Amino acid sequence: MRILLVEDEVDLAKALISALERHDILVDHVTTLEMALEAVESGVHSIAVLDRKLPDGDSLTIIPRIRKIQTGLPIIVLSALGAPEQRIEGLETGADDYLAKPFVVDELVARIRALMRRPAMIADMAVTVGQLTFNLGDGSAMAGGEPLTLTRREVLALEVLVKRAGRTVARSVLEEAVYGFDDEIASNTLDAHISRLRRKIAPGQVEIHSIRGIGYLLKATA
Amino acid sequence: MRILLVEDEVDLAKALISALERHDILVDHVTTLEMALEAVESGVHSIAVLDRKLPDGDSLTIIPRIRKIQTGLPIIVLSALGAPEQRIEGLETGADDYLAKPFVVDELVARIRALMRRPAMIADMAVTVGQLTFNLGDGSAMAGGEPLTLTRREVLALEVLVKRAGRTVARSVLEEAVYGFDDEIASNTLDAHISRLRRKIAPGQVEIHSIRGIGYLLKATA
DNA sequence: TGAGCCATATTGCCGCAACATTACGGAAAG
DNA sequence: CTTTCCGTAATGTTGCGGCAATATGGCTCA
Repeated sequence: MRILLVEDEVDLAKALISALERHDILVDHVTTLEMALEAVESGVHSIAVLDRKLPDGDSLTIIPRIRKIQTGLPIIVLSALGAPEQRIEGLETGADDYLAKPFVVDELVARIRALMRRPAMIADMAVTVGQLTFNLGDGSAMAGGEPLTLTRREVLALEVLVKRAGRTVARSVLEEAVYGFDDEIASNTLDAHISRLRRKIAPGQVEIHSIRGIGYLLKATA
Repeated sequence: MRILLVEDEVDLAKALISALERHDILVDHVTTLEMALEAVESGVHSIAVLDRKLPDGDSLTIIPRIRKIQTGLPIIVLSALGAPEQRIEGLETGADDYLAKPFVVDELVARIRALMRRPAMIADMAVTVGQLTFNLGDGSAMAGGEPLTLTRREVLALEVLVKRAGRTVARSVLEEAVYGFDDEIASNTLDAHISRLRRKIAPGQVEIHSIRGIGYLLKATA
């Protein structure tokens, strides 16, 4: 589970991050709307948590743009404006939940959990490419009818590749998906993961091509 | 036996909790409708006891939503409004029992017991995985024809694993199931319980696999 | 066309964190 | 007082995943 936190108050952000990580939720933290849009582009987050008031504007204004980039991304808005009218305004703009400050950190965790469970309850959405099926709900995968045993990093990488199957995924995007934004990565660790992934999914009619100088591309073999 | 109590009057809640726990009933206590819905999502409760009047509304309004999340969950509504008309209104909305305040605590215990005994859909249903049979009604279990002697915590953990047999159960979900929502848990207590559970159910054709970094998975051996 | 370079592939190694198991002791129940 | 349960910690075990050494293959430029 990987979420995007958009919050300009440093202290609050730190508190949230430590609380969320204690619940095994990976957090990427940015402080402006602009950075938020870039982060959403990467397509690696399961939920976005937006502070409403940010240095470069009201976060409600970018919700439609976020939706355009990634349809169905659950969005939670945090705000000092807790009056019911504003609450409704937030929800109508497309947020999935609206949390008024001050709030108890554990409540945010609970809401995130609730939103995470939601899609799983409606339908376990799965994406199939060739003989490879990837379940976005729980990160499980099957190839040729056989379930695959994937490690955590492998799941993160495959998730992104599958979501953009048929299109090239930049190496930097994959690195961001598998590691945090912050974590610097030395050596060719990503290559190693791709290599292992290839071996595991190879039996199917799916291949991970490398696009020299750019990144990787997952597609069904012709 | 694990129930959800939704009650905003602290004193009454405390009294109920101590009475229920004396009867070996584990209680999770929340104070608002919103929190109640989140708690129901976890799917670990056998009965919900709702105070009708709560800070964020009339609890009757969320009964349909509870039913949508967990069909067949028995619901008892507590209320100061004891007139017959309102009583009927409560039952029509989907509550299974309607208790007027003031009431004797023992009566609530008796009603809970009654609802558990009820030949209800879920209450007496048993789930079998491999050679392991788990009775959701009373928490008893058998393996290979022999009844198992499980402790309270073991029952709570196994119940969740059995309900989601074949799918990975996050460590955090298990912790919520075995302990309360509030209780923080240090050290590796959950691991210890899993270990003891494994030993007890091992004779069967069922295994509890650990999914590194995620949680546990119960499934029949191939 | 061939040499050389650089991006990517593959594989083994090994540290370390997650998990397993067991023993112990306190606490509560009977 | 005895027994059972369960939280804790000590110790053992496993396997993920980062790193690097080596191999391979494609691109460029003479």
